[in-house]
Amino acid sequence: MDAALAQLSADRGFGSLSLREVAREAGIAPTSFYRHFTELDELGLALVDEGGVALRQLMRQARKRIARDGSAISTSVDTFIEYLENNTNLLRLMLREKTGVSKPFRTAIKAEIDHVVTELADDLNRFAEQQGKPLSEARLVAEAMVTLVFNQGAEALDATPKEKEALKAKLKKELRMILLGSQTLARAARRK
Amino acid sequence: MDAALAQLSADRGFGSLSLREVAREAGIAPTSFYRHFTELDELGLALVDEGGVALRQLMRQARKRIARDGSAISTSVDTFIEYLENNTNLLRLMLREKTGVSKPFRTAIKAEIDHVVTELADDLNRFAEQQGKPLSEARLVAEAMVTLVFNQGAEALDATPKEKEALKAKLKKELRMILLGSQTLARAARRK
DNA sequence: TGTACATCAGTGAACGCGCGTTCACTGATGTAC
DNA sequence: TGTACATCAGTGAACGCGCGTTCACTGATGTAC
Repeated sequence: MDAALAQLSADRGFGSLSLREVAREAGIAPTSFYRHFTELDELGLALVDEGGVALRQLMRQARKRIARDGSAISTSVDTFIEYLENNTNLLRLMLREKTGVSKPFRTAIKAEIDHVVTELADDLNRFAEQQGKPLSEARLVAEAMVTLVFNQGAEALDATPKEKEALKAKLKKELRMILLGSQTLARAARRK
Repeated sequence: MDAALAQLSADRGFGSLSLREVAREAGIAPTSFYRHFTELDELGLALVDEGGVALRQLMRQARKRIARDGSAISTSVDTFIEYLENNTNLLRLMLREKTGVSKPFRTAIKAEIDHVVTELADDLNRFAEQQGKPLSEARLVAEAMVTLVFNQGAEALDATPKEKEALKAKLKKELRMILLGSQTLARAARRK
């Protein structure tokens, strides 16, 4: 699995890996591969699982930091980008194969992201209650936020530090707009 | 080019096409391929160009309909989904290769999308002026909107009609939130 | 209008290559009695 | 503690296959004079 991960890059997708390449990188004979997985895709799905674990860690980490520092949006974006840096290839795989060629991959990754959306929606509701600023359609808000963070975040994978800062600032503003829009909608609904 | 396009699907990306397959589908000998393109990627980039043309048509169409029917957000989303249905494989290629393995592809597609963002930002500014509802950071708003429409729109490619309606409704709500958030920000800035 | 030549899309044979997969085998480690 | 056996990761040789690319050639269409 490490060998496969090590070969992923901006120019190398999982789909272009061959069993023989992975075995070579891992330092085993091609035939030995079959001792561990029945096919290459099985290894790939195991990597997606690992990616899911990373995402859940990321959310826990973010929650902890928010409890300490406040500033939920800013902290979350910073944490996400930091995770991107430490798990580059794992998240690269997730981001790429989300729209990839293999149905099992797409399904598995969608499930992981869906889980993130659900957790985020819960968090948003909790914050909204704490602050007395109700939200309209929290789940939808969460979905939009996750879509933006994942897709624009993807660009941070190969960005310079300067570009990364610009990207973070942009993302934060976008998320604030969504949050504000949802709050405004909720207020308008309550008023009538 | 038609032969290549015809072979794309949810389970077939451009990367998995072989020159021989494309030639076979086109009804010519593999060697004849070289009469038209020096390599497969060159054909792919020609397809991306075609996709760009489709996007510009789409925007013109949407503008025309908005002038007639009003309701900019709703009309735009409907028009996008309609285009998705009529140019399925072309847009599939764009959506997939945007995060794909080949740098030239990514660059070319990003340029096309950037162009869409720029046009949308202009439109947003024009509308804002017409309605006397100023916007904060129109370009950023446009970027967020395009990201959402493209990425969530991608799911419409293989959705049932019912799912498509749900998707459109969701997208429209999300875009309204962003617009509302930006307007609220602009009002707040003006007030102080 | 005729002639000579250039251009151009298309062809089949042939090449070397990396691939996934099968097979029968090896030797180390773990387990039962 | 010793012995017999099972499990398990790893091996090299061999296979057939589809691939991209080269080559020299063909015949139709376009162009110059």
